[in-house]
Amino acid sequence: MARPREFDETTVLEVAMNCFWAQGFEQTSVRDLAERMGITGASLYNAFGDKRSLYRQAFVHYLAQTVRDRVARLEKLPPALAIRTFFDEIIERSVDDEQRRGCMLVNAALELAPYDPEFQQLVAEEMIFIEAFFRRCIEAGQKDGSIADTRPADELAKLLLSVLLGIRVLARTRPQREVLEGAANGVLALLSKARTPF
Amino acid sequence: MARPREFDETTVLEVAMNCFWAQGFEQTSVRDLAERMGITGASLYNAFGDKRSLYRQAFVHYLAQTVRDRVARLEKLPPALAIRTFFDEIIERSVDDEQRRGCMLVNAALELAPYDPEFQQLVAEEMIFIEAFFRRCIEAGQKDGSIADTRPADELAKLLLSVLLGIRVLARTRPQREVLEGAANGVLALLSKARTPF
DNA sequence: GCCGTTCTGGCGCGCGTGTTCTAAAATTTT
DNA sequence: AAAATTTTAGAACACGCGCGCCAGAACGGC
Repeated sequence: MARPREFDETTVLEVAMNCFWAQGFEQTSVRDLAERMGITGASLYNAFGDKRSLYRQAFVHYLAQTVRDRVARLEKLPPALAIRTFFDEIIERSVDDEQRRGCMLVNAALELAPYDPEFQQLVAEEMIFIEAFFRRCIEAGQKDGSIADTRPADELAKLLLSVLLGIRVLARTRPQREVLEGAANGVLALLSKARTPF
Repeated sequence: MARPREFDETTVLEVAMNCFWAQGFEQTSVRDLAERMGITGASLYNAFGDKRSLYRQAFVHYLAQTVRDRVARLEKLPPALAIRTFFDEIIERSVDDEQRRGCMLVNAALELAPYDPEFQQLVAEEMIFIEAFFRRCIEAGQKDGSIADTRPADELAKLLLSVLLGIRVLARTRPQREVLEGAANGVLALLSKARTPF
């Protein structure tokens, strides 16, 4: 057909993702984005549509690259270890997060979702996806005896999701490892049938 | 002296608080604020300083009116009941929150704190205050036998704080009572020594 | 080699923002 | 009553925003 793009769409989309992740939607201007992505405004609009559409694509890319990938990777582990590793990785990420960007899913849940139905849907779906992963782990753990079965699995899954989100919020102002690990160790110990840390 | 104010400062500060609470800092314009508060921009600047200063005053007012008041009120209850009631009230607030404003402390933690040291300090202090309240309840409950003592109190306090923050995030996109109560019931049941709901 | 299409660069529009200024109105003190 | 001081009202300023427009450059199909 005609003249091809001079940039790699995935590469620049990841740059945009990092901008939105670190600064949020409103605080990131289209001029900022274009400069950081190494393209001009017109190219940006040609390739990704308007600012909101670019954010959506960056957000979906983030979810695929972090949440979906992590769940797929941990799903193969024994259930109790999968949950333990999930929280360990999140804590590691949070402690190493010098820019204090936090979790883009949580950020979107608070900045965009309240007034944008499409993002509300996206965020809700992703949270349900994480909750379902926890539930599968808990059900399997209750079967193999590694997780206490004094409470129903779907209740405990909601609890784990809450603790996860809470840790992500906590990390924005108190990113000390002891704080985040305190919360994670607490719930994991209570979940453990053996009453010893996972 | 001279001409007195035509408006009550506390009243209009509460109006500003509700604006910031519902729409966040960036999404609320000074013109919006002035109109909703029933005063002009000049009066606003005279009485409260610039926009950021007004937000700070509204935020402090929020903390005093919600967090501090709740803790003082519940501190008199038996420890296990105090924790149970705390979560019940938060869930009630979240379910009734038709505007989806969430918790202003969490909102500030994500919107302002990451790049504003003063708000980071304010938010961190308040979270430590809530954590300390939980710790006092848990220590008392472990003494009177109503709360399991298999884990140290300060770890469980961090866990409760995380669940609280997580519920506040969850409620922004999934404000169904069953979801929020699932998380709360889960952690409270695990905390209970008797293995029955609080 | 040329045409049609697409991408590139940059300017500019219209608007909304936080903030400030000026002048008039109102109230206490002298 | 007059002076002094503070609050009002509203216009105005400078700036940054998302977005669109337009000329030219670069490429594929004939």
